[in-house]
Amino acid sequence: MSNAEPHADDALEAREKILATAARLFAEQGYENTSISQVARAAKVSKALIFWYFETKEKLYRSALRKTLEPYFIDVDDLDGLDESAQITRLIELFAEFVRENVYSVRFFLSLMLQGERQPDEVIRRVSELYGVFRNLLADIIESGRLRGIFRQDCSPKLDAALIMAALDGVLIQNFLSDEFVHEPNELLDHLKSSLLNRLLAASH
Amino acid sequence: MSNAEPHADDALEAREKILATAARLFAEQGYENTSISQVARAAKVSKALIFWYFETKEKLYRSALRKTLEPYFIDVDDLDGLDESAQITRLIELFAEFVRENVYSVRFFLSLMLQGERQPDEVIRRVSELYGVFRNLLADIIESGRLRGIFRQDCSPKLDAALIMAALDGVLIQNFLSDEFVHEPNELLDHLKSSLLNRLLAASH
DNA sequence: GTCTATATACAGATAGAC
DNA sequence: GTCTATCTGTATATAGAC
Repeated sequence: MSNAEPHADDALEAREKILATAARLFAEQGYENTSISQVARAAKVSKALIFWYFETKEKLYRSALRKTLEPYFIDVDDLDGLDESAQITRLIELFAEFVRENVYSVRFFLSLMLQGERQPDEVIRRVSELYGVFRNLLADIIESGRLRGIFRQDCSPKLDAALIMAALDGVLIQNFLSDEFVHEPNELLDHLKSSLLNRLLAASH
Repeated sequence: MSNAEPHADDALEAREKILATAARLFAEQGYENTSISQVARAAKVSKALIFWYFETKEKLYRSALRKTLEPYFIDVDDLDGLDESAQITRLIELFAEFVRENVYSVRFFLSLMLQGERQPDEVIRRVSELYGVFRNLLADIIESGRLRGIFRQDCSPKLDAALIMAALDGVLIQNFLSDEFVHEPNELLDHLKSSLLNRLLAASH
């Protein structure tokens, strides 16, 4: 009876399995469209067990969101040794890559934040924070490039960073939407990189 | 009995009142979070009457979406007499204005399209179509400006139009999100206009 | 056309055996 | 810890009176 099966999913404790299943279903279908019964069926446990571990649907939801956020971070170490304009290119690529690797949950959090009006949620704060870090990093790089004379003197680090982020958002969101929006996903992203970078570089002499 | 009251809401036929109420509630709360009972209460009719007119909740929903889309169009006549760069500025302003005037429903449709996977809905198609018209108009203007030597010869009308749209989306979406994202809503929009226009204008001599 | 009353289904949540 | 059985509320939808 006390044999632990090292096989695939069975090796997960029931609690973990519930959590993983719930995270997936909530992200795919939203809170209202996902019932405890459905989670129970998919995780192959009884409804009662879910309530045993998580007490209410709301608490299960929060725990699942927290789990989903775990892989959310930016690894920014590999910017060393690059000049400012290469750093910006790299950051844009990192961002795009991150979104590509987390399509489902990013899409989910985005629609969460759009509905808004909700809880001043820890989750929302966490995502905002990450976004802010990214934008500030970008602004710092632009400022540094401006001081070193690589970028035009009349650029505005904070605004330019915000604009790049906005354009990036726009491009990536288009990939989420109906296919009719997308011309060539990567073509537009490349255009964004070169176009906005050139704008910064354009010498004023 | 056949007296028609010309007063405010009472003048609306029950059917219209149900439709208007439902459109508002669906847009504010989403489909799952809006019950027929709630619509009935808000529209001051009985649940049964709603089923009398619309048969199912699903059909009520579709009718309500169609009604919400009615004011969705762009009035593009006032571009006459402007040169290409002024036309672009004007178009950007029109787009921003449109979004500002339809915050609730735009936000709603956006989160609808994000959840995706749904019906290959007429609604989605309609919105995509409008968006496409806008982008193509922008591309045509850029092309025309390029031919007339106002814009740089090496610009790419379709890509530049797509980039402007993406940036515009990004900026406007930030206004939907948690306040922490917003620096100065209009400041960023202005920066977008001047920055991307300058990029097109930048002479190559 | 509009209502009240009711049928039916399924949601979240609990009790209690094992 | 995990289950079956059950409670309770509320949702969509229908029947039938007026």
